[in-house]
Amino acid sequence: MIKNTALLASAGSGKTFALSIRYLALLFLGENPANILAATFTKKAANEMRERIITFLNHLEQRDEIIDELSKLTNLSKEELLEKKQKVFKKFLSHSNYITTLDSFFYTILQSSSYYIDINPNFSIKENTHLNLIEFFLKELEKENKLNSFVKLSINLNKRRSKDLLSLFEDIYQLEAILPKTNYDVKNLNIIEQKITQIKSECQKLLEEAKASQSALKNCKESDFAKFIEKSFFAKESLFDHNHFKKAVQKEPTIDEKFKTLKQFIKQYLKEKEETILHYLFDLYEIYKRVRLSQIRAKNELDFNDVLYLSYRLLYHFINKELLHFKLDTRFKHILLDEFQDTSSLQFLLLKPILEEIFAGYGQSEFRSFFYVGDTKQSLYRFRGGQEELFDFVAKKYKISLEYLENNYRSYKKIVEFTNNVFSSKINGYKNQNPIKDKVGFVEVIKKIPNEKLLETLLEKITFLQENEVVLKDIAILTFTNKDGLSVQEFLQKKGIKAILKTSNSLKNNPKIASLVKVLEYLTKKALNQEEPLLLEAFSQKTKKSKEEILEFLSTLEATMKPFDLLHNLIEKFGYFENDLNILKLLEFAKDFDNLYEFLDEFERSNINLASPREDGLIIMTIHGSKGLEFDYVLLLDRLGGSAPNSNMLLFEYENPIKIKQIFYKSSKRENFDSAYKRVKEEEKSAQEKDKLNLLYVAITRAIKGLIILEKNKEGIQKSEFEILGLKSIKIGEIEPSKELEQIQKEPLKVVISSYGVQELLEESKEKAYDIKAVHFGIALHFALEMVDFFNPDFILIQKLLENRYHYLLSQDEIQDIINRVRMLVKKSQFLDLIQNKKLFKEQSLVFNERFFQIDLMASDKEKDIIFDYKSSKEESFKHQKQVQNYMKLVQKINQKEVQGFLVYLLPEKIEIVEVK
DNA sequence: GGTTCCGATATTTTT
DNA sequence: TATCGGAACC
Repeated sequence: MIKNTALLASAGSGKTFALSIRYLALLFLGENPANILAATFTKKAANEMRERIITFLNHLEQRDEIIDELSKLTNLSKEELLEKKQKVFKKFLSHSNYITTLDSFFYTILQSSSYYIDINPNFSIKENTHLNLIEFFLKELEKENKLNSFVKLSINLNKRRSKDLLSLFEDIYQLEAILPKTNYDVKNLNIIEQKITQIKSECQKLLEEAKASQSALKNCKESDFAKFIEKSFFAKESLFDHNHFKKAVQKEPTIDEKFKTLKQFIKQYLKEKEETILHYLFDLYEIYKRVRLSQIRAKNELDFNDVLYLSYRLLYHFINKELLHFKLDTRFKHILLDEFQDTSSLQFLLLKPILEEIFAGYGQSEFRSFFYVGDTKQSLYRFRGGQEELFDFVAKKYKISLEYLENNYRSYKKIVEFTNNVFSSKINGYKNQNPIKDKVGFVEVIKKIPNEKLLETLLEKITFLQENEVVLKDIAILTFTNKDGLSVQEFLQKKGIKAILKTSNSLKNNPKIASLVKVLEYLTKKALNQEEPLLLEAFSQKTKKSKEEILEFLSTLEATMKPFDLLHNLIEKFGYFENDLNILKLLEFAKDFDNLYEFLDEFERSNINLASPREDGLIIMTIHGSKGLEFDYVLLLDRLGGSAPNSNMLLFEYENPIKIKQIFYKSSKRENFDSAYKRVKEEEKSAQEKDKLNLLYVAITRAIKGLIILEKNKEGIQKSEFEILGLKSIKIGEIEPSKELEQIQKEPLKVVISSYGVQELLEESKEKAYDIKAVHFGIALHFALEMVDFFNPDFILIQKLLENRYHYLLSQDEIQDIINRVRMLVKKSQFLDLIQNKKLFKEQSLVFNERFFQIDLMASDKEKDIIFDYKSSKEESFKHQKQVQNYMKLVQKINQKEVQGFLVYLLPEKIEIVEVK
């Protein structure tokens, strides 16, 4: 039976399986995929879910466990299920589905109705879109005569600069929906400041009279008001407990009374200061928001936070549920949510209207349901607003029953036992997992490794695994930071070990690239007569050339030259290329710019993925990145450096996960005076500790066959991340050798890097953000071609499918245009002859050397494969040819047959079919 | 010997 | 900004 369920699923307990089965069950009960929202956290997870649903359906006969589960949920017998299978499959494929990420779901919502809030639906998503906001913000302040407020706020913020102020606004921007609607007044702090100074000097006088100790006197002598408040003797409730004051207070007890009054006044002072700051902050925030919105409209660029913020405005102030349904052309009857522990308050609020409609109809005649899955032990995204508290809150609020998955289908015995041992006493409410696999597995913990030996020990362990016949591609190294990952990769490369770094860092954060771009930045500064030699430092180190030498060469270059040429010259001169694909990517990006300043600005805001190498090797990634993945052997490397402090300026007290009760302004040592503040601060701290444990839990549970933990011996600030676990040195179990690889000759693609004009190495589709309309058109055209039966086309059906899916993205004319082009294609005899009597594969996906390829159409028979690639225009036709050539090489390598390739140009007036040689 | 003070020393995670 | 280790102090 399908009922509303919150499923707590520990690592490796089959979460995705449960989610996919639930989805399938709904399909078998006759639900339309367009009425089911299944939202995951990453694109990868969404794809995986879609794939699973298809494979499960495809192999239903052979998979009894799936049939059993489906029977339980649907009350259908095996026979009934098998009988319905074809129908369900067809329905799933012919309707649009909402298996998607939360972010892209909100993106869709916003795009569908953005006109209501005066946003152009062609907006693009970028990073750092608000980099230059401070300039516009200050200008607006000047215009509004608010610079005064700005100065007052800046003075009150302890020693902070205006740059930090923007991040403060950003925090508020993200939380606006759940903040309390409090009015804050400006207080005259002078009055209370004077009062404090007065009591302070009275204390001082009394202490002198009582002949107090040197250090006691020193405390009251501090003349700097801010420093005085931070004095640590305020940590004491009473001065009778203070070593340095004891004697004096026993002699003169009124000192202690004064001390207590002083603390009360300071408490009030900090409170008033907080209120003053919050007053100015919210006053200016209104302007910040206005400027931010006008920038969004001017550039038509949004970042992730903007999408959430604007979606919220849209849903709560501009459109109602009915309109939303109309715009999305669906009414959700079922919601399935993945990784619910990482959902943020705002994300939840965005789902809430849809959810409440489900609950409004629940129990009535119409069939509706809500299902969410997650694991509060694996919540890692508090820093980004993730609220694991939502898990229980939502269950309670909507009276949803909790269920647990306790079996571990992933890891071998020793690993599951180790995880249970380590965490059962550390995480509240930890339930031991039962290992299902009966193989032994391997766990080793190495402790007290000196920092400088960490990488070497890592290498030893890799060698150790290799000696035990584990191949590199079965090993993953998990690190705490992207930077650590980079260090590991560089180290291993020097030692001749192939390592693939999966990093969330974009091109601009790659040290080698960044050092090169800094040289260009230097040129712009120089052109403005602001020489900043520091910008050359990194490049000088990387190239091992002196600054003088670099400067000498730079004098031959001008900031007015094209960015591409500048880069080209630098790379040539200093031999910087070294077959680095990332350099190619940079050049590729640079070649579209004529102006250096524009290039630097756009590059800073770019988010270009690093090139992924084609070879096999061990994988290096951060623990955050590894979430949801699994690896045969995991090497868990301690943090190479120290960890960063938490620098938030505000502290929030939650009434519940979707409502903030109170905002505190953080100031140093305030906990000495204010017990409410102290409590909230401690809660925050323990939440952070929990996050650290969660991170370790995620890391350790990634391992299938073996786990090796490398713990360092550093004390103090650079102490080991594993310290909270209190691990013991162990080495237990056994290592299972890697299976013989059924390797199809996995030779990397041979693409000659003759000079770096080569584009075939780079990603094929470089979508231009501003041409989003064309992108939608292209996608819809491909969809139509995927759906059409070439020999028996049903254009009414195609039109319906297109309208259903793309009506809010494309106009009626454009849909007609698409249908017209498809109509011309199915009449084209040249095309029909080519595919006649062949087996057709549409949208064939190939994964090769870590890269994903999608072939529009492949027609095969025994002798040969024919590849077709659809294009809607002839722009960049050279690039298209290269792309098809690549596909041909690939398919030839895999199928070992003759291959032909064609570009099919579906132009507005005619079809052109060009053979690619 | 225990407490308190203060300067040195680190510097993230991402859809 | 947070934390630690060692100096300074009673």
